[in-house]
Amino acid sequence: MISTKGRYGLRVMIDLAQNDDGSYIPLKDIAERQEISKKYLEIIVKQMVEGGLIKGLSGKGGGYKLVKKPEKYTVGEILTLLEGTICSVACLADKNYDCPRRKKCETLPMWKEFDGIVHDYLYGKKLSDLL
Amino acid sequence: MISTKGRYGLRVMIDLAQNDDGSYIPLKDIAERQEISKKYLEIIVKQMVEGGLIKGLSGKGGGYKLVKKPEKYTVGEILTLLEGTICSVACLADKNYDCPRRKKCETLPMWKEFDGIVHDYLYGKKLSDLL
DNA sequence: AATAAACCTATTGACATAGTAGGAAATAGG
DNA sequence: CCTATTTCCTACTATGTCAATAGGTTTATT
Repeated sequence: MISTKGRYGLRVMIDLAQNDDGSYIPLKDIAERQEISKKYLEIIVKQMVEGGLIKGLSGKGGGYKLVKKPEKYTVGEILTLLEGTICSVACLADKNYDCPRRKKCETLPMWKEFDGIVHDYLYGKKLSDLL
Repeated sequence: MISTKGRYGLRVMIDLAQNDDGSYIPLKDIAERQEISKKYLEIIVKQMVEGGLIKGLSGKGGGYKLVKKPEKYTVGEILTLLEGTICSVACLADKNYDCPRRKKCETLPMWKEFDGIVHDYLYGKKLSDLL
């Protein structure tokens, strides 16, 4: 299940794209438009800056803006950054985890296929598709 | 993310299908074969009995068995019973929840489409496909 | 009667989620 | 330089879910 972090973060990205006029957009405005607690958004937005998704500018006239054009972002990359993983099953989430039942597990192939479908959808969807 | 409940439950169903000889299969055997704590499986299996997925028989010679043929079960119905919902997004999980931003939400159509893809896959997959 | 199984209630430790609180640092305009 | 505005940073917290564990009661077979 995608948590509020991922969902709110995606909405911030859309808001930034829709209100982009070249200048920085203050979080206060985004929080009001999106009806989300500004304080909570701070945490989310911080992660997005650290992940290189957006950039921030402090001080008066500051705010946030996208670093790429909306068509260059995929929903998948945004959600992955905020959720840690968008993997549907624990045994696939950690790449380094070596399940002892890996070879005889009857469900693993299905989970892999399912995971592939989920990834294909989310990485195929662009931010610009949501505007 | 599908939890152990759903994943273990699915493996119990597969185990029951694979070892079905008409008689009841004790949970002890399933737990050993699947390398899962029997005590934990009790909780999961109880839900599956209550949900009508399998039936149990107490006493010596007792155990559990499927109530339908493996091709009559879908992975989706098994996971939905154990996970409560397999919905990918909170705002769609509760059918009665009426989001105030429903009409203007830019992400809702995408989540609906995504949810549809997930459902189609999981309800299209049959227990017999995993044997 | 003995045995083996399901069935039932309760508890627990660890972690994640969804925030809140309060302030420090940076930047622009006057 | 001063003030207002904004990001940036650390910490805290309530609530709930997950993944079990524990110990006993009931039911059915041999």
